[in-house]
Amino acid sequence: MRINRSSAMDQAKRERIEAKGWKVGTVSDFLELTPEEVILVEIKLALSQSLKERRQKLMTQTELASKMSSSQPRIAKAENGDASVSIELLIRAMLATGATPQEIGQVIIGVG
Amino acid sequence: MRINRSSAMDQAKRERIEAKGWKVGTVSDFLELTPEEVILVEIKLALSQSLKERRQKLMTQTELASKMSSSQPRIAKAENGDASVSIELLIRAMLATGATPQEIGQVIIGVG
DNA sequence: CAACTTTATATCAGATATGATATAAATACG
DNA sequence: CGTATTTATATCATATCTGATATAAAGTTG
Repeated sequence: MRINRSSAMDQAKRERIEAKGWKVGTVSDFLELTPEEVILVEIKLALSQSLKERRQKLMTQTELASKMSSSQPRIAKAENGDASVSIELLIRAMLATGATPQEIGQVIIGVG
Repeated sequence: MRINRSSAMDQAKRERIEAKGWKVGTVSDFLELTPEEVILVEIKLALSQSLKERRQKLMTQTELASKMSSSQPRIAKAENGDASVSIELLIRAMLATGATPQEIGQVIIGVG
């Protein structure tokens, strides 16, 4: 996938990525992210979204937090794609909702 | 997949997992890991191994480290499944070798 | 074998992610 | 409406992960 500043699709993607503090350094310009960094952020956002959908069907943020000895605010951040949340936590949360490696792998594949 | 202490497969898996400092707390007993924790470790080990295979075909640890502004020792740890390496770094390294989300997702699916 | 390249191990100061807590905002619902 | 539940935001001390450095060990090649 090529990064093209002017296309409508990339415009939307850029807005999604920049929404929650996803900036590199001080300047918030899409082109300051390498392609690899963009993919990494997209993976995080995809996991976030999938987590939110799964969790909402099953339990509250507080319940999930206690299942994985985390805190409700951290789950909120995870579901909102906050930049301070690691992939590790996202995957731990997915697993705590009962997600299998298959499902997690599919989410990542869906980024491509 | 069920965890069964006495089966030969789990014996082998346990040894793989415990090899590089993967212990919970002070006691190194397989059963102190929750099923979710086991899966998480397995995901890390699978990424480690895949990274090592990909990297070896393409470049040295030093080259990969410089590509992703990391260090050779950290790449060594990543490839050896050291417990101090985050999934985040493993995925960043995979991407730096040119891996796509498809390939990364497949590795995780392979854990199931 | 020796010189060279590559990988592994040890240490550490700084950066980043963490759970906890307080509380505000939003949502559900009687 | 008001009240209870759920989710979001802010702050913070601590734990974990990080790249850097030094150096040892292993592997390669002449």
